[in-house]
Amino acid sequence: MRNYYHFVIFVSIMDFQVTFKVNDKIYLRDPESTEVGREIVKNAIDLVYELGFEQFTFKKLAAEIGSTEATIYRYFENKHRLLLYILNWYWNYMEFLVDYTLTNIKDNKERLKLIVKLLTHELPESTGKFDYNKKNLNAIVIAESSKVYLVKEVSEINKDQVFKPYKDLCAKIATVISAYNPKYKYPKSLSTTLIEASHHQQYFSLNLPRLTDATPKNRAEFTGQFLEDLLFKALS
Amino acid sequence: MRNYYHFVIFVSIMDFQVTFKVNDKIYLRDPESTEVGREIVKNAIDLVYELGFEQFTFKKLAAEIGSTEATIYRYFENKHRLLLYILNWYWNYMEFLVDYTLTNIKDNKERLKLIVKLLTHELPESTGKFDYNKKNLNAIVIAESSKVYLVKEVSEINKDQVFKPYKDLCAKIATVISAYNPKYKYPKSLSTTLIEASHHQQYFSLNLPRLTDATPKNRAEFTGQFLEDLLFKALS
DNA sequence: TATTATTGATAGTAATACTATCATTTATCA
DNA sequence: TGATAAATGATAGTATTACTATCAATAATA
Repeated sequence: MRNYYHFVIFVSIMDFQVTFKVNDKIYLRDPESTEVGREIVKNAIDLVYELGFEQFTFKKLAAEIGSTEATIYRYFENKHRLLLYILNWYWNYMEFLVDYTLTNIKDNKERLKLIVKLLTHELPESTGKFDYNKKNLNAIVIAESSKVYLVKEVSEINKDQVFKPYKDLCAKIATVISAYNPKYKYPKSLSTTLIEASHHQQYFSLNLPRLTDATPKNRAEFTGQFLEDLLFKALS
Repeated sequence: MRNYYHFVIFVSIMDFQVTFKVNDKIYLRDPESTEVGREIVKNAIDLVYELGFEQFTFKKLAAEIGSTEATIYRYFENKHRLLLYILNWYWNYMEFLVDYTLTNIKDNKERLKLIVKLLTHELPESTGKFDYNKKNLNAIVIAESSKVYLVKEVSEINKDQVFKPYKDLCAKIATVISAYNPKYKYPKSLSTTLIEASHHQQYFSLNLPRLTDATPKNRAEFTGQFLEDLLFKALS
């Protein structure tokens, strides 16, 4: 029954028009402010999913939306910034989902279980036409997200606070961890380990299955169980 | 005293001439077989460290070793393969270190502790002139290793068994995990989580410290403690 | 010493990652 | 509504990257 209950929560989210203001240092022109801008982001998600970040170019994206490179460069300095934009959106959305899902849930164990579920399962798909493809977004988060910070210039770009949504999400989860077990010494490290391990385990189960105990079919469910087990034992 | 003991082990390793045969599908011409080849790999490690993998090019590497792009292309198809070569070497070396370090250690708890130490601390520096710079190699593993498998063509390149050393290392650690607690359900996932978390936590502590509970100064020691705590609680 | 393998030098190509210009279209607001 | 400004599309151009090809010079080997 609990599963069904969550599903209802997810469905109800779709009825909202959930939007986030992404840090304006990430873009040159706000892509939310125009039709072309929204098309850029929406199609970027699909194209990065299709091609992988390395093969993805602004030229190909321009062709996809029937525009030109020049137009896209007016919105984003380069493709790295565009990926950063997408992930900022995702981290904001995930933090919203955590907040929303934990509303009125008092029990800290239950709160942590819900967090693990959110981190390991696909984002709720919405019906709105101009919404992002959540399946593709989810795949991008799993396969490409670490590429936004595993770059030589990380300290430089970090100055613009572009990783704040990730840090906020991490801090939020760490807070629940500390509420559950105030004596636990590594709440933030455990929090990022949950997030990153969720990506890795799912990626491995899909692409390098000998690196996990999962099978590609049950990857989300398996990863959830593995992380829940790990989390509660760590906090015992 | 135990720390000193490990140090002695490391020193004694340096007296061996440890070499590994890396899967010959990774290179076009074996870089171990010639002086130029060895210079390519040695200088690649230093240059990837300096520039980051994205800014690293064969042209720059050629300039570094006083050679030309053409020569490097005769050894490696592209820079991705060269990085793969470096990581294969590292994974082989790490597996050797695990084997070597665990020799004659019967107690499974002690064995796991030694593994965590190996995964989180820098590789033993050697004195040989033609050896790789282990500090730089360590930094590359932390910052760049996931880029060898987080690519669209992962399934294609996986067919050449180029990830076998990583899988072998993972399997070896999983074996010790299972020996310590035969009932534990996720030995391989826990193994890769230890490896990947070691990289992430150290990277974060250096570059995005709010994502961990560590400080840049104690990163290896901190990461070791965090992972040891996590590991033994998971297996309790 | 002859043969072969390897390297260095040079050149060239297609694609990438941009920047610049300008005419046209679209939005704003007086 | 018409004038003004902003955004876009079309086109062109540059430096760099990621290669491939050719060939003479050098080094290794038999």
